[in-house]
Amino acid sequence: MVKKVRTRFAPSPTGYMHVGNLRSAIFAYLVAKHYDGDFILRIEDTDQTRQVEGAVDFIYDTCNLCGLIPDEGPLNGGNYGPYTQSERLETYKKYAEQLVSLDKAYYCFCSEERLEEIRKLADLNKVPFLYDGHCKKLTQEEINAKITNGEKYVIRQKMPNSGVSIYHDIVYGEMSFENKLLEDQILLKSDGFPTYNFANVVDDHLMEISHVIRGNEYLTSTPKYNHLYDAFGWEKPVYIHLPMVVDFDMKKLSKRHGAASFMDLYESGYLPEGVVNYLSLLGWSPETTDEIFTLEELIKIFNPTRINKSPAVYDVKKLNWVNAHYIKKMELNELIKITVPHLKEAYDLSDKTDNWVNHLVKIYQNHISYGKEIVEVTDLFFKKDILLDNECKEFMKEEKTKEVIISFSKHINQISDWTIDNIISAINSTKDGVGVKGKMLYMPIRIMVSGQMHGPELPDTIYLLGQETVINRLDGISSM
RNA sequence: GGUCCGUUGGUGAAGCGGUUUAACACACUGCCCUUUCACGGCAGCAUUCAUGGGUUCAAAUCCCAUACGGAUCACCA
Repeated sequence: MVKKVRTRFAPSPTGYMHVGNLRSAIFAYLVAKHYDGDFILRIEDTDQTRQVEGAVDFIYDTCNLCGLIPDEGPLNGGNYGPYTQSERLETYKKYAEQLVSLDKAYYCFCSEERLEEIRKLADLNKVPFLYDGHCKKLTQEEINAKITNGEKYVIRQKMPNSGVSIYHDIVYGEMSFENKLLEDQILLKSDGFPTYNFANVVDDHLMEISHVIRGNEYLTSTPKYNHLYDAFGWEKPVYIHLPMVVDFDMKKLSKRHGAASFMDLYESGYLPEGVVNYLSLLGWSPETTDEIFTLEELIKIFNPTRINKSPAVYDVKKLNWVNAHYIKKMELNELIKITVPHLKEAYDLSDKTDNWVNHLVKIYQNHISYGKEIVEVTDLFFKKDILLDNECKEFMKEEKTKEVIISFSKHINQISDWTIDNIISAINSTKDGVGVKGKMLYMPIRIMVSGQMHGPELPDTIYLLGQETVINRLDGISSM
């Protein structure tokens, strides 16, 4: 019988979801579902100094929005709970002590000050700092005495100091490390909490995680985890280390570089499908040349052996392109939901009807790549005066452009019933009157009315601008 | 500093020993469509895969150095 595939996403509850983290979640989800397995959500809150209120809900919200529904987790339960590490303290303590009785770990009473000293010494000699195993030599009596004395202690794992550790990673292949570089790592902190290093291994084993999917910053610490598995005699999981997500300057993605948080993207009117689709392409590529996928399609085609080793650059332009695909396919009323709030925030819409606003959104559907972008792109509808840039001014030097405007202005003035049809008629009358058509007809009007050479459908634009504004803007021709 | 990982065009990224005069996409340029704009379609855009050696009949693909970039060395995760 084949073991069931179980993967996990194990974030710290910081109340902030970086796209790099989300990408790990997506890959973990895809691996699980591709093999018809389970996707588990586990909260790694072993650092008490970094607790954030409501962070668990936040993580669930993000997963739900993206369609990464956990089969098990702190809110929806499961047979391997609890799924929050701070609720599993007894378990870690038990296993840490078991390791001590197995002589694979030991109590360490070294003070911060002593550690600081050897650290300084190591620095001075320019050698890497490694704990010196000072407390390994303590006798049982000494240990008992210190404990009854109430001295604070941690539990450290005994690491081999010779030989080589080798493991296989799906992405990076054969990895080998010298054991003498491994430190006697701390398993249980003096506050009774486990370290990530320990909790992670214990939980992955207890929760029967078959595939560990995480960032490649863990590549070098994986041998330590393997020694833990060996010490307990546990079966090791399959490792899939993901290439780092970096910025254009090859630096690790940071908040500052904008748009690195999923919620920021979401609030800016990016669609979760679009973001998930784009993120799935960060460090992974399908066998075909397609780039647009639904989650279901991704589940079908996702193959972890096609994950790349080199860092994946987070490219907002490409994200925009992917997201624009989804924007174009949206139902208008859905698009309205993610654009109008931004319009309301940026502009005074009190004198506009719902029809007007909806119409505006509609003509920009093919022009924006995320919801909030509608604000910058529609400012010509809300500002009083428009300024022509050099390209526009150059165009207006062409023959007959002024004639077109003067004629068009006249026809616009004569419209008594402001409809798109009548606006089209005015354009056609201008065409006949001046004797120009195509670009030489439309472009001068577009420029004078919108201040741009690019924009949505012209009759609609004029209609939404309103007769008075259009007449005023066309009048600007007299001063040119 | 030790250890580990990476390096293909303006950008992302396929390719993993011969079918490659290096896919595809973003961006850019040109054409077509559209009486304009956008969408869409088509075409152009690396004689070359960080550099230097080596292995081979054959290398972007394997090996070794060098350079550059990054990660990691915590009672953080």
